[in-house]
Amino acid sequence: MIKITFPDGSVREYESGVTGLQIAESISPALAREVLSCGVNGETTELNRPITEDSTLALYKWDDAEGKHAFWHTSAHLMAEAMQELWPGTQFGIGPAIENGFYYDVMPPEGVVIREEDFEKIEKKMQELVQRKEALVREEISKQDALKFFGNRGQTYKNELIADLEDGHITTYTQGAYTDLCRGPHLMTTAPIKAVKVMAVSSAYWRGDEKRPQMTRVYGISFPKKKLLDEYLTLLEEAKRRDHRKIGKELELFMFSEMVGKGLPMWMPKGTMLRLQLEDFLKKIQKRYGYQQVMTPHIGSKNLYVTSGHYAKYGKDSFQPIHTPEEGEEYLLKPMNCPHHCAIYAWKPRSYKDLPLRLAEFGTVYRYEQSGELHGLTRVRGFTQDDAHIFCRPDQVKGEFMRVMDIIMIIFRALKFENFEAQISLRDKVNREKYIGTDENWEKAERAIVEACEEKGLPAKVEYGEAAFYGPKLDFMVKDALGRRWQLGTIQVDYNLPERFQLEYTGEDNKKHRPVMIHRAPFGSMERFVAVLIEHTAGHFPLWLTPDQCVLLPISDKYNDYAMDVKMQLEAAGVRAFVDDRSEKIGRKIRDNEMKHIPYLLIVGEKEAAEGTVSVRKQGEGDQGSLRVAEFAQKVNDEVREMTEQY
RNA sequence: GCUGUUAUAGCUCAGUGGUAGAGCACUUCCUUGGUAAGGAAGAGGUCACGAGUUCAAAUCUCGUUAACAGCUCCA
Repeated sequence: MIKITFPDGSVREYESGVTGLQIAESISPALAREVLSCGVNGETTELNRPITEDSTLALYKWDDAEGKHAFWHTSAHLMAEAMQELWPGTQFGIGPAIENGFYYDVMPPEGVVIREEDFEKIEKKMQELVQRKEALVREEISKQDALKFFGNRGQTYKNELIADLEDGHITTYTQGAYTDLCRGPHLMTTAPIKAVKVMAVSSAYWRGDEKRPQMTRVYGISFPKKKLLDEYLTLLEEAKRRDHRKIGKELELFMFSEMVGKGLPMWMPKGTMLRLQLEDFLKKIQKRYGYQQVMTPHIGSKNLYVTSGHYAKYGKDSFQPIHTPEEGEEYLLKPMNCPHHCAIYAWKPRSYKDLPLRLAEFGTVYRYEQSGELHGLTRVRGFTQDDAHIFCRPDQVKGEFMRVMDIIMIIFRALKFENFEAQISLRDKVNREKYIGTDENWEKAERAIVEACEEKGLPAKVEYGEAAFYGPKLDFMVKDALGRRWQLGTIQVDYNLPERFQLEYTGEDNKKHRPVMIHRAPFGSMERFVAVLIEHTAGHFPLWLTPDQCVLLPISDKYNDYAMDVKMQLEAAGVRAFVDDRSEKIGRKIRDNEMKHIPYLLIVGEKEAAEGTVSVRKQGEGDQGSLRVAEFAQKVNDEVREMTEQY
């Protein structure tokens, strides 16, 4: 008999050799039907593997990440089996489960190109294969036999993978006529795979190396119930509706022009309004936290970046230097604001009493991103960072760090970004040669970040080896409508630039010391932040941010003058309004303006003009009755104040 | 940057080797003045750009540019 410990701590006894499935059956038939994989002593494995010693056991269902993983991994094999039948001679690379579904990298036989038209064919074949209820058979195999087996089948990519594996740890899984090199774990049979959808096809380098051949990557997703697939597809539709590129066009927030150049966004009047509101909000907070605003030019001499070290590291892959009529005179578009701020710091001798010195700038920078990387407002070639650099003593790092975290949390709270993730990036545990600065300083800074997060109660994931070469950092990520993760706020400690620019301050001891520099950007960049904000709110911005807080609709041309008059009164009271004076049916105007996500619609006609009122209709809430113009302005201002002043 | 897909009216998109299409938007007139689509007429396109094949190219081929998806990358 062996003892099995469950996640809740309870212990049961079973015969040695019992399987996860049998244990599930012993608990309840319903559980046995739903369970997909199990974790034995923390290792995820199949349900039909005999357990022969005292173990802990977790049973995973669809709702568990481990259960989904096994489900999708098996689905990947199923898709491979289908492709093998459809296109004999297909070579297979790797086929893992991913966050949403799975993919398989394949090399179709000569002359075959897998296209979108083939998706249905693959899905049909997969469904057909599922009907056979094939079991997945696990087999341990020697390296030599594995090489021979896959070699005979012309699977050169598989053999390349095997070559890197250690003999004695090689397993294959077979269902029907399809055998794959795989570590597992899998479902016991393909039968639970009730709904499949081939989502996309694209190309990917073999093993992610751009010098290796390009494979065809086929993406799919599968579910244990048809209904779940439908729900997932609906979710994707919804995500498409929220896409910031679509909403940005509809609401006339920003644009691109082929003539201006790719990756160079232009903010239109309404987008600019939105952005300025965000900037003002942050400026107010920064003022409270002791920041000083500065402004610096968009270019800097090449020498500035040679000094900072950026030229040597990134010069070749950046916008190239700007030349002047003067021989040998070169300037670079600034890829970041730090060197300029270092120059401000270095302008005069600094005392320890001056620190921390916090210099803030909404600085527009230009980076030559690879053309394939450009994406709406989230990845562009010219963007504005809500940048600031804090020059401080080493012992002030932790306190400054916590103050920056405060600012970031204020912003995320004000905009209701609740689903963010924080990541602490530290040095690689072993390889430390690439990092600049003394061990002592690094340790102090790394400890400061970890402690700051603990003290603020911020759950942060620690990643080793992700630190920049010049210092550790803390990043905040938010997901967009399609679940892609974007980095927004960032705080980075830097030992490199103070060194390179020979920055100094005079300490209490009357000796020269080197300050530490903290880079930070709570929004990250205005462009990316607005993009994520658009997707987060689906274009329904909070009242204080929205470009048009209200629209005035005259019910006929006769009242255009009154509408203009009201607009002026509102603007004077600090309420952003515009007049929609196209003479058309009022119902259509209302529909159009509601689709533009305008919080308040104000209807004016004979009655309103006589009384000096407006008929108020609130987005999503309907008729609010009539209010005097001053009352309405008051109401909007109160609402805005309530939303912003608490921060 | 690489691979693939796409590019037709302001927007969303049909279309085919033989004179360029729809819906919405726009303009004018009529109708109605009050909460999601009244009627009529009209304007609007070198079919991304450049070459080639052809009697004939928006359509086929190649190149360029841009967008989209994925990969690689991101100070």
